[in-house]
Amino acid sequence: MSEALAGGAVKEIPPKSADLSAWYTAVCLRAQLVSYSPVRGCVVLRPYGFGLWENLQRELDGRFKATGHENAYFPLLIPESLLIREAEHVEGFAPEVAWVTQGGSEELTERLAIRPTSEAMVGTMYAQWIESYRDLPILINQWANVVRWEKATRPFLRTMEFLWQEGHTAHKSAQEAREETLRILDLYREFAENVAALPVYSGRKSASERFPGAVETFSIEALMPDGKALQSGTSHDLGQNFARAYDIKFTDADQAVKYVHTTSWGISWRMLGAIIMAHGDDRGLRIPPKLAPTQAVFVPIVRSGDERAVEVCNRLARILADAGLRVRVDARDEKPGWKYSEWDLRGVPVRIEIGPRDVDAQTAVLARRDRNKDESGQRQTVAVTEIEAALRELLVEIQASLYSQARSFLQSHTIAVADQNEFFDLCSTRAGMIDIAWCERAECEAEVKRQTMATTRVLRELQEGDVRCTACGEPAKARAYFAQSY
RNA sequence: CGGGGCGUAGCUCAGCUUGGUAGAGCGCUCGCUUUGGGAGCGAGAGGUUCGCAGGUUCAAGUCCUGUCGCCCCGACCA
Repeated sequence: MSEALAGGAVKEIPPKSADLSAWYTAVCLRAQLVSYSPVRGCVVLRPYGFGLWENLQRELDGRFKATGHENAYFPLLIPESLLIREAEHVEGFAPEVAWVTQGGSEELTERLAIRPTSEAMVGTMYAQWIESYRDLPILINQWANVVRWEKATRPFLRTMEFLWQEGHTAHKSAQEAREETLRILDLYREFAENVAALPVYSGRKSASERFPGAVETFSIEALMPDGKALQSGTSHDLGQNFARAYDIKFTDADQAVKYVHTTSWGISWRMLGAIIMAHGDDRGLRIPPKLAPTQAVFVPIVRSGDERAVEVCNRLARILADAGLRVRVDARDEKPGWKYSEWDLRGVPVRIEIGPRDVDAQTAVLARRDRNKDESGQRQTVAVTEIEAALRELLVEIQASLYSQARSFLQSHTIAVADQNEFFDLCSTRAGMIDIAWCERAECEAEVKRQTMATTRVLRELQEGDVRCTACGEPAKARAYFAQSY
């Protein structure tokens, strides 16, 4: 045990490098983000996990509002007759839809789908609300839960019921709808980088990766430590497909009656899974300060007969909380070292230690979670009068350092290749984001997947000198990142 | 939906091979000593009896059959 402590390891979780999957599950449970529930595939989001989600919500919601969107709420249950109107859409979701067939003791005449997503419901309502071009655009977001029947589930990454936001907009032109789709894609990218500290690739999805019913799907993709990509946000240009299916028409300024162009876009709590996996280390979570439910935890060090530190911590915590920082005091009757390990595991960015020596000297010790014990700069002593400034500076530094570590990983695991054998080899071994010139043919993508498990993540413009597809030799049409994915 | 694993104390598990009436560590409660990287000693509680249902047997946690649930790895999806 003392060896484990000397190495800074936390005994409750396995080393991240040894078994990412076991580490991930253990951290989600031990950090008290979630608990498994009596329902297969459904987790309980515990207060600490919900706090993380609330911070994500706050950041995203502010960005939606700033770009003119409003929140609304639509029903959880969707009549089958509505859901089946868009053929491709219903076909795509059919295997994952849960149905309500009975109310009380009576069989329903029409079964009700528990929403797997709300295009059908929103589209139906938009058809009622929209008459004129003056009603457009309509820009609505919904924070909601959805259910998709899944066979293999994991906390955050794939659960049967999950929390997300789904934006649904309607526009008078294809151009406007496309602009909206890309505006949100960029909003997601900016959020991922600046708030979640996750560098991502954003871009267009291939036809086979497209949302059922969409004209074009775009996504942001993060890279996990095991070399698998994680789709962390999607934005869909739905064209007029849903407008036709749900009869969403308007009279334009030229007096012609036209179908609207719609978009939809979403980020789910899966993003939390990406944050957990990308930033965590052998000691547990490392939560980016902007999302951390607790940004700094005070650990008072008391000796028998000298409990002054508790008072000092409480006083300082009140001052910091009044200044808008998210802090807490851990005055439980446990050893300080025990608390250090626990808050390391739970990923609190900064720990503030105050003991008798600090009380006498009017100082506090600030320890940063992004550096290891024994690493220079992990701890610093500051005067209590400087504590707010020092903490703010540290939080900014930690946010930046987590991003920079993740960016280094993404960059060093993004590999541009032009050789076919090398390409297949890198895909099979989960080397990261494999960047090639690609033909955009579905058959080619299917063959790569069959041989290597990897698929395209996002596409972008061809570069100078790209002539042939690296995977199959046919004429190249785009650059593509290939990777195995979650 | 295929492959594998596991269901015994709050948690991690031992006990099963060779049936004989339930254990360890951690955690929890109380007390004292401690407290700057997961403390020590002492006392105590905790299983409606081993996921559930049958079966074999004088006797089943242990053997047999079935069943349910969970976890992991793959096929499909955010």
